[in-house]
This record gives sequence, C-alpha cells and structure tokens, in this order.
Amino acid sequence: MENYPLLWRRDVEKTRRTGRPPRLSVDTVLAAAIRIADAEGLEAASMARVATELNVATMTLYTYVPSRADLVALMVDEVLLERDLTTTGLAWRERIGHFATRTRGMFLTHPWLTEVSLVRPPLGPGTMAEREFLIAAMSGIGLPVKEVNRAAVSVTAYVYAFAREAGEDARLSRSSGQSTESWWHERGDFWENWFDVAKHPAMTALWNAGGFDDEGQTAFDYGLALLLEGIERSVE
Amino acid sequence: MENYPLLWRRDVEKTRRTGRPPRLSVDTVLAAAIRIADAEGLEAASMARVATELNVATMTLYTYVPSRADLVALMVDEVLLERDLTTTGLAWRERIGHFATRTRGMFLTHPWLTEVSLVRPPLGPGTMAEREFLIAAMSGIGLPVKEVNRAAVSVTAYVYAFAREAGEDARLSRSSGQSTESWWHERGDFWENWFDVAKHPAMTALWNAGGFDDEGQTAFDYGLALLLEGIERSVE
DNA sequence: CTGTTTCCCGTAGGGTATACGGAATCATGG
DNA sequence: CCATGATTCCGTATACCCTACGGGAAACAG
Repeated sequence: MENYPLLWRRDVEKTRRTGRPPRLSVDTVLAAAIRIADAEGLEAASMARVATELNVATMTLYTYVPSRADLVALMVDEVLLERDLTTTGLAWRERIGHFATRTRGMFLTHPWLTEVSLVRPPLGPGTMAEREFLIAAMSGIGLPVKEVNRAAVSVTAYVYAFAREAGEDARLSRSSGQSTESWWHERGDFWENWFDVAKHPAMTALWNAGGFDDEGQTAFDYGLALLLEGIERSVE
Repeated sequence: MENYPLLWRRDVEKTRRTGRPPRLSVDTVLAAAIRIADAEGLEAASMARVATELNVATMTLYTYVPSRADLVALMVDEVLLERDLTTTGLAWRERIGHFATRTRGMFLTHPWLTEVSLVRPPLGPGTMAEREFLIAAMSGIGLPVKEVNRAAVSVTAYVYAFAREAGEDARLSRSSGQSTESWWHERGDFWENWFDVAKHPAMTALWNAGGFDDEGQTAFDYGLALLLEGIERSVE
C-alpha cells in the first residue's frame, strides 16, 4: 500500500526500454475499474472482473497494480483529481459553492466513493489539489492563522456529508432499482400502522404544521449559509 | 427486508404457547452479532460466525432473523436506541452538545456503523427516537416552522460527519493495528520526497505559519459553534 | 399417547484476493 | 541468425461468504 510512484506517475518520466512491452497501462486498468464501479458498485470491480473486461487473465493485473487495495486508492485519487476544482476570479464564498457543486457531482458520477474511507486518504495529486484549493480559498480573507484550517475542515466535513448522502442515494437507487422517493412512498403505511404518535409529540406537531414539506437541497443550503456567514463574521 | 414486527418487537406482546420452545431469542442473536462486529468489523459478523458463537448451526439463525440484511438493520436500530439521548432540563444548545457527544461515543463503541448506509434507515424505535429528540430540541426556540427541520437536518449531518470520522478512525486502527497518528508519522517522508511545494503555495504558507498545529476536536467545535450561533441569530 | 407446532440444521453452488513459479515475448549485441 | 536478459503474462489452489430447500427432532396440550 501507499505506492507514491503510482499515484504520482504523471510527474515521473518513464525509462522503459528492454523486455516484453506491456499490453495495458495503469491508466487503462484504472479506467476500466472505474467504469465498472460506476455502473455496478465497487464490489463488482473485482480483479477478475476488471481483467475479463480488458481481455487478460486475472493475475496479469498484478503487473500493473500491487494489490486491490492499491487499485482502489488509485481510483479514489483519480476521481478526486478529475473533479477539477480550478477556478478563476471567484470570491471565496463562490469558490466554496463551486467546491460543493463539483463534489456532489463527483459522488453522483462515482457512487462507489461512499464505500471507501477517506480518513487515511491516498497521498496523491487529487487529495493534495483538494486541500490546496480549500486552504487557498480560506486564506487571505482576513481569518486568524489558527482558524484557516479549522474553517476549511468544518466546511469540508459539511459539504462531504451531503455529497456522500447524494452518492449513497444514487448507489442504492441503482442497485435496488428503486428510487429513494419510491422507497419512502412504499413505506407510507409505517406512519399509520407503527409510528407511535404519543411517543413522538414534537415530530407529530411539526408534521401537522407542514414542517416536513422541504425539498432535498434546502437543508444543505440553509446550513452552508450559516457556516459561511459565521466565518465571514469572525473576520470583521 | 423492513420487518416492522422485529424492529418494534418490544411493543408487541408475544402470544407463544405451543411447540418447541426456542433456545435463543432475537436479542441474544443481536447481542452476539454486535459483540463480534464491535471487535472485528461488520464483515466478521457473518451468519456462520454468529452461529458458531452461539453454539448453533448457521441455518438456525434464520429462525430468528429473515436475512443478514435484516440482521444488520436490527443491529443499527439497536445501537441507535441504546445511545439513549434522553435529557432533562437542558437548554437547546446543551442538548445538541449532548447529542454530539453520545453520537460520537456510539461510533467509537460500534465502528462498524461506518460501513452501513443510513439514507434508507431502519424505521424502528432507535431512528425515531433520534428524530424526535432533534426536532424537539429545535422546536420552541422561536424558529419559523419551515426552518425547524432544516436546522435539525443540518446539525445532524454535521455531527454525524465528525462522529463517522471518529468511527472510521477507530475501525482502521483496530483492523490495521496502527493508530492514525502513527500512520501519518510513518508517511512523514511524503512531504519531503513527493509533495510539490511550488504547486501548493497556500498549504505551504499556512504550514510555515503554524496553521496545522490543531488537535482533532478543535475544527468540530469551531464549526458547530458557528452553526448553532447562526441558528440562534435567526431567532432574534 | 396423539396431534400439532415450532425449532433445528446438512447440503450444495457460485463468488472473492493473491502467493508462487514457469511460459511467452520483445530489444539488443554479436 | 542466435543468445541473452528483461519483462509481461497467467494457471492453480485455498478458505469463506449467503441462503433455498426440505426433512428430522423436540416439546407441549389434551
């Protein structure tokens, strides 16, 4: 695990001359694995399946990638980088909005990201580009040095929480063939047959007052605005 | 899936008289599964493994639980409920703090929760108790009806994001036998050998200014305070 | 003892990652 | 044209996963 030469392969020149030339490349393998995982989930992108897709034997993949864990790490860094956060001439709050949109899109395109842990991330270009983007956005707006990273981490956690939720929604919808909306609708009888009104007075009251009529994105926008306003206020 | 009688089994009286009496109970099975998952991860709590632990054959478990998916759903609702959010006489902000502490503790005790999706949650007492607690905390502080649920959802997402992170940390630490701190330390050479200072000026500048010296909890507290202050301000 | 109900469980089948060692293929130098 | 060395390619074998199906065993009521 943690194969820096592979993660940073674009920055390293290849000095390969002799020997049997490879039929594939790391990027070919990655592209196939990501394509399968996008459509059928991370588990479907098994070594055997990816190999079949590329018309080689399973063990051939181990020529390009040391292990499946490494393959997944490479996949993650790849989609983080491909999200392409670069912007020009945007104010810091707009940059955060851009970050949120792109991150959500990334999870929707690659729902298998929800099946991977990011607390020990691949130390590759994708991860680094994300940190640089956020630290840059939070720097130079007048925040005390000690608070720049705190603000970046808070916002990241908040944005990722909702993006991940969207990704999980997409993943479950594809794998079960049923949208989450339809899933809830199918469980409409729960509220009549099992929900105990007496034990849940606050929910019941709010329900009767129409407090649950929101669309999906509303809560996200509400909280993000509070966070960003709070950060802005701590500058003045 | 979605077996309400099992989820709400405590509210349903058992009318069992005749026939061979069971050796186990749903709660016994759940307890064993949770114990194994706590110590070795969700995958380790396989039907075969749980059965072995209880000295019965694998297929015997299917007498108590319809499928493994149902077992996991029951495990989730169980630990959500056992978190026990009940409080008395706390102000709303303190209640949210209580929620955060208990939720974090739950993820630390049961790190396998990070391997389960909660976007289509088990509709059992644990899930409902959580929603009731949060809606109750956000009600009666003067928020417009439309904003009560938005505030509850925002805060939930934020709190869960950090709690989940703590759980993933615990899970990886146990499964790899290495703490995340030691993991980072082991990768200290990354910054010297692979990190491209020229491409990451904002990170580099902040690093040199000592902006990355924070402890873990600091960022969480920082953002939660902003969120709660924002909610409070929208009341006045 | 009989009838009834319920629990208990053996079998069988299609998937998974990867250590190891040998075969296939290519560029080069003589 | 052949020998050499480097590299890619891949067959095999292992232990575990979930669960449909249906028959055998056990306990209780009367």
